[in-house]
Amino acid sequence: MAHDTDLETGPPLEAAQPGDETPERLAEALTRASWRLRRSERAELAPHGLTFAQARALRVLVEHGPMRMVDLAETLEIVPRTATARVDGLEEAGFVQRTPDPDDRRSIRVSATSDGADLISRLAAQRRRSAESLFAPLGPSDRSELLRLLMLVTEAV
Amino acid sequence: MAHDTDLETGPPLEAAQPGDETPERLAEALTRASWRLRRSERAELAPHGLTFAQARALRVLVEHGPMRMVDLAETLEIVPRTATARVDGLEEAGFVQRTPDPDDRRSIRVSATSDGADLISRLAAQRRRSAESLFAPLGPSDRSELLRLLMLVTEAV
DNA sequence: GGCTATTACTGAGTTAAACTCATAATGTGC
DNA sequence: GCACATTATGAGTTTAACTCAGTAATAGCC
Repeated sequence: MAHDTDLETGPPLEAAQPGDETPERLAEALTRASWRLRRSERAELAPHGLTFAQARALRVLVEHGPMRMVDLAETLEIVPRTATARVDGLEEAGFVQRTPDPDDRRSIRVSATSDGADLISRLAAQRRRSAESLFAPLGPSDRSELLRLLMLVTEAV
Repeated sequence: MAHDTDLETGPPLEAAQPGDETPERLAEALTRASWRLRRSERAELAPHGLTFAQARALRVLVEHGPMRMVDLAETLEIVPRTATARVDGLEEAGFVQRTPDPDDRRSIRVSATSDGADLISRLAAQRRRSAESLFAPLGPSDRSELLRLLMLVTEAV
């Protein structure tokens, strides 16, 4: 592409010069890293009948215990309707169950079944490997540094 | 104060507790941060008729100059078929154009039109703000550190 | 020169995963 | 006890990835 002759759109624009473009580059790098992770996890989860998003929800339920739909949605940062759909799939597969909330009859408490909890713990090692593979270029101190920074970014709502 | 009351084993080792779960937590934090970014960018792009994925492709084309479809796909880490669909949308909106590759008549070169380049440059400030807002909790040195780490992660293919 | 393999792109169809809007049941405050 | 808020969900749309099969152009081989 060094000598793309004659196209009317001309040569590539120079890199944006005036300010520090770190935020933009951060955005791109973040997107790229996340996309790779999602891809590899998806491939690993598929044989077990879980999608990436379902696995994430199930993990939350296993770690957190029974939750109302609206709280699950908030934890996952999705709208409640999306959480309903996600739980539908998990329930159909037998990994979670809905039970009426005794305190509020509008609510439903979702909880992982023992099947669901078992699956999550069986998948833990695989998930570890998947993450390890992505973060392989980083040593231990770089990893904790990255975690610290990402936590800073995501904690601050 | 009592002398030599502390046990010889000293303080706990910092980073590596028995099951160091850093990779898993990294995975979750990465997913969460990326999701937030995507959300806010999507909201900002929508009024301009661009989706998140389209904007990313157009940005690559503006910065890189004309590309073959297959190279665009590789840069975006998607399969060629997906790139075709993405370029279809951008072409229909007039932001990119397809021209025959003079060197290889099997190929098509995709390039941003001046409209496309203009749009990207007009959106740059907005995109900057969007990223700034996500990374607001980080100071300058933390930002460059995060960028360094993410680049390490994504460079290593 | 003609057969075959490779390369590049696209059509058709599927899936995942988000979204909005509307609605029914329930809870809460005045 | 009536008006309004909350909770979950039905119905439908959009984004964005994927696979498989097919077509056109080119390259390689004999």
